[in-house]
Amino acid sequence: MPTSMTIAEAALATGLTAYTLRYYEQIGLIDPVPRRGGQRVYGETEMRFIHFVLKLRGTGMSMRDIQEYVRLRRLGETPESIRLRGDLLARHAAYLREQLVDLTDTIVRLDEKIALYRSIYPDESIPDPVAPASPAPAADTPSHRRKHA
Amino acid sequence: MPTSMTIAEAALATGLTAYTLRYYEQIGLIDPVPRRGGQRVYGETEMRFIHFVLKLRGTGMSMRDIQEYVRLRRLGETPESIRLRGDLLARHAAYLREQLVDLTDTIVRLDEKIALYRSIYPDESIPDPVAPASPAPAADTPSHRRKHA
DNA sequence: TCTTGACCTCGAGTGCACTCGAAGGCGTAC
DNA sequence: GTACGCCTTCGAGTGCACTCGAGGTCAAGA
Repeated sequence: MPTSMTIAEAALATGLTAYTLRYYEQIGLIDPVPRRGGQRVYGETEMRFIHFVLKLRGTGMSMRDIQEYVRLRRLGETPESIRLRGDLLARHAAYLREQLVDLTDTIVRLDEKIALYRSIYPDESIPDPVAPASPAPAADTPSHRRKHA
Repeated sequence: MPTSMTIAEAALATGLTAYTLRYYEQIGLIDPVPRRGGQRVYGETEMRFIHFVLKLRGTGMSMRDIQEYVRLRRLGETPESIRLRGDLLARHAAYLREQLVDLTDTIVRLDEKIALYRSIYPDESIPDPVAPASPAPAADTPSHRRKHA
């Protein structure tokens, strides 16, 4: 893991594509990445921030709000910027606490339904999250989505 | 809250639009709703199921998987259908347990960052989730999204 | 020097999840 | 009976978040 990556390496490290990394930079979801000879160089600082942004996005913060957060960060450590960034994150944290409740409730309901199904035909079923030691991970574990309510 | 609703009432009750309710029916995200005189009548059964579907969608299950779940349900209580439904829900529940961990971690990191910001300029800030008794809820609490990672 | 490969920008294309408008049907109120 | 309001279907339009291709640049290796 070099401390300084090309866009292809950064893509690999984030799970995004190079296309998407450029796109995120273009729309201001991440800051402009420093160049050397015209090419983007992703350092530790950049990678750390990208991962943070992905954590925000992955937990349902809107692109709009992330853009705003990045914009505020670029303004530097002024009282205004700091305060607004805090507010943005605080609102997201509040949203996540709601999500937490909703998720927990949903898990309970699902488990009930699953138990009901299993009680009707208690045959073999999905092998439960016990690693089946299969070398081929090509199964179709179902897709999930990124957006929240 | 009548036990039998028009599409407009159902929309109100779910927070969706009538457009979206028809769209969901069209793409098989919900079963065809019984009609009377050509018009959809939403009974308790329908409403309960729609709310369940919204819970799945709201916690990040893909439209594709929900469609599959609904399709299986229409097949009736055959062993195959029951088993597959159980698997689908079990996989979603497993996904939610992962989400739970991710969310919790994100909340911790956000709280740290927020505390840092507050420590720099500990002025007034967002009034924390204490209802401000304002009669105008027209403020711009920031948007959140539905998709998960 | 010349080739190769990974990178660059720009603009256009894609798929999804809605969102809406047009044209028409049905049932109650006057 | 006709006006009204809410419903119907169908097809087209919208906005977002990518996704890709074309044409060009740059540095390293044969």
